[in-house]
Amino acid sequence: MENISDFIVNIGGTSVNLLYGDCKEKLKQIPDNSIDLIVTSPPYADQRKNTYGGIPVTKYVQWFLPISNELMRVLKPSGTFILNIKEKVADGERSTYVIELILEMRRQGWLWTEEFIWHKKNCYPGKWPNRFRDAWERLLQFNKEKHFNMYQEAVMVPTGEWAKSRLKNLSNSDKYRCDSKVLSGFGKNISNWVGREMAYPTNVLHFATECGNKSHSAAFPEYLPEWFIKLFTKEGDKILDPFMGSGTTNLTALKLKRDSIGIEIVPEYFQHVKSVLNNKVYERRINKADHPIRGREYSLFSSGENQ
Amino acid sequence: MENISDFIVNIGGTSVNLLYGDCKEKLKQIPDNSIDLIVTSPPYADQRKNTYGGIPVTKYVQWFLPISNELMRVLKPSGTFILNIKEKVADGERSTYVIELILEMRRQGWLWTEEFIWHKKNCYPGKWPNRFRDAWERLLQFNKEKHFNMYQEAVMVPTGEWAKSRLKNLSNSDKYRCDSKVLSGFGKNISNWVGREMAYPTNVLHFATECGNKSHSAAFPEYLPEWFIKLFTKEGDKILDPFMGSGTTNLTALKLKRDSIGIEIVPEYFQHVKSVLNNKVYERRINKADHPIRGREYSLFSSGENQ
DNA sequence: GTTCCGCATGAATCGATAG
DNA sequence: ACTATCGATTCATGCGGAA
Repeated sequence: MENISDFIVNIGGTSVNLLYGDCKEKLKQIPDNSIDLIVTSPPYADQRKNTYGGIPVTKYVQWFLPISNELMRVLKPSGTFILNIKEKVADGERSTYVIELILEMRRQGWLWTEEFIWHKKNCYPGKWPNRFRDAWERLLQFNKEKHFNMYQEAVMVPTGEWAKSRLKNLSNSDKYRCDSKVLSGFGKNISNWVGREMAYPTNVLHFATECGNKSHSAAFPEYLPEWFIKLFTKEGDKILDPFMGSGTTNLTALKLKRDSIGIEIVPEYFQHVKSVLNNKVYERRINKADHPIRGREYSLFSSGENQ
Repeated sequence: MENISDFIVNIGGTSVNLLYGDCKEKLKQIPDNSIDLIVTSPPYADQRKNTYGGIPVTKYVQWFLPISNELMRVLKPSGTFILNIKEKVADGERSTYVIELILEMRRQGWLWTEEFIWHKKNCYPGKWPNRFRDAWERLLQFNKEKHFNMYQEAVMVPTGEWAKSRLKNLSNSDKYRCDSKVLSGFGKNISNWVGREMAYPTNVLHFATECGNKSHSAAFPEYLPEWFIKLFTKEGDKILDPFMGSGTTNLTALKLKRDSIGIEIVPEYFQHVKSVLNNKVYERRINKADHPIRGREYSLFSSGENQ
């Protein structure tokens, strides 16, 4: 894969720009203060050794700090940086590199404004004598300024009362106690709930990981970037994922009509996202040329799809 | 309240020992390696100024470290320390004293073995322009040794499969998706589920806060210490809460037949717990002397109540 | 079209075994 | 002693195929 080159495509007025290489270097191509939202999930320490190098716990902070420094440069003052990360447990103890990273990033100038909890519905199974299954990850929010863009209405969820009554009607038994008043990230069929009472979510998100999905299983479920993209950007804004992976963030940005940049160092991942995007262009051309009447089938490009 | 003195009571073979004063001093009365479990929720920084003096954010770590040092001394090598703590948000940013405390306690010799997430079902309402409601708190687990006592079977919960099939049977619709398969800390009526398939919980706990409960609103719901007491101790073990407050930990320990020690510096809190305990003794005496047949009414002391 | 059952598959962790 | 690899453990999910 010696001749891989950067790639840009425009689909329905929305651009996706793929940069191939080490994000620490490639970030230099991005202008200052040009990004509205960074959503990323870097390789965790000692994970993904086969694809990424597998950054050891002891080197993680010093490996990440130059990258976060560049991220600060490219982010707009009104922008937000969402970092999905999780410390590993080794030898019976939690490693501390994540909380050390938070402290160092603060010294770097970042404001640590929030810590969302991603409560994973389907966490990895297993049994050990000294611990239970790990069912959550950190979603750290960093900002450059105290005032940043936030569109809370975009992620409202149906209120518990209505959901509760629906459950009661169906079950005619109150012994089963559904465990949430406000279900953060209620799911795909949000349109079903339109017109009902809505409430703001909390800082605990409740998504499943996508496992055994398609050919490639992204550890980063689509719901996750979608939620943050809706919350922190509007149409036409620019989103960056410096550890693109299978491109979930960028494809979600495209779906939601936000321009995006993705950086990836692993050639297989890079080429895969590129081919997915090329397929979309191809489908769109076929669609326009031969079957104009079938336009709606490709819901990705139909207006109003966001709702 | 000048003449408040320490207090010990034995109810049904279980002792509760209340120590009045600053826990940093009072802890010295407790022998080395004598405690099986410490569960506590210390005053958070800048909170409860009226009662505790309000430790400022900048002094919090240095205030807590001498206490945690004493706690390490009194804890058995097989014991566990559960610390319920929450950083405050000040001026739009999360304080870092909690994660700094974790790092310092590790230097002190503690093992940071786990971070449970307490997902509060009904968190404090409100709306802010730059953040959502805070619906979780940290429950940090520290240990002295890598091998510690843990009784996982005591906190098992019904499996998702069973809950799922039950829900499906009742609802004949799969559009409504309840958001958890294994509900950590499913609630009081755990006995309803006995005989079904059970699974081990995760490290995300899912309790409601007790709202509108008694005269005083304890921020610490009973479920929380109960879950950890069942998980980390057996009957007859000794439990310590160095910041007793309204005594939830100690009263729960009594209910579960674990000896306990509670330390409290605020006279009103101390006297309140003392009077609650005295009432229990009184009720028990009345019960035994005059109404032996009504014994079961005072379920706290009836054997088999734990189940 | 539904609903139900069976199956593979995970950002996992520990303990034992091998260099 | 210290690292590297491997097997055992475990359960929610979404898929395919069958009634």
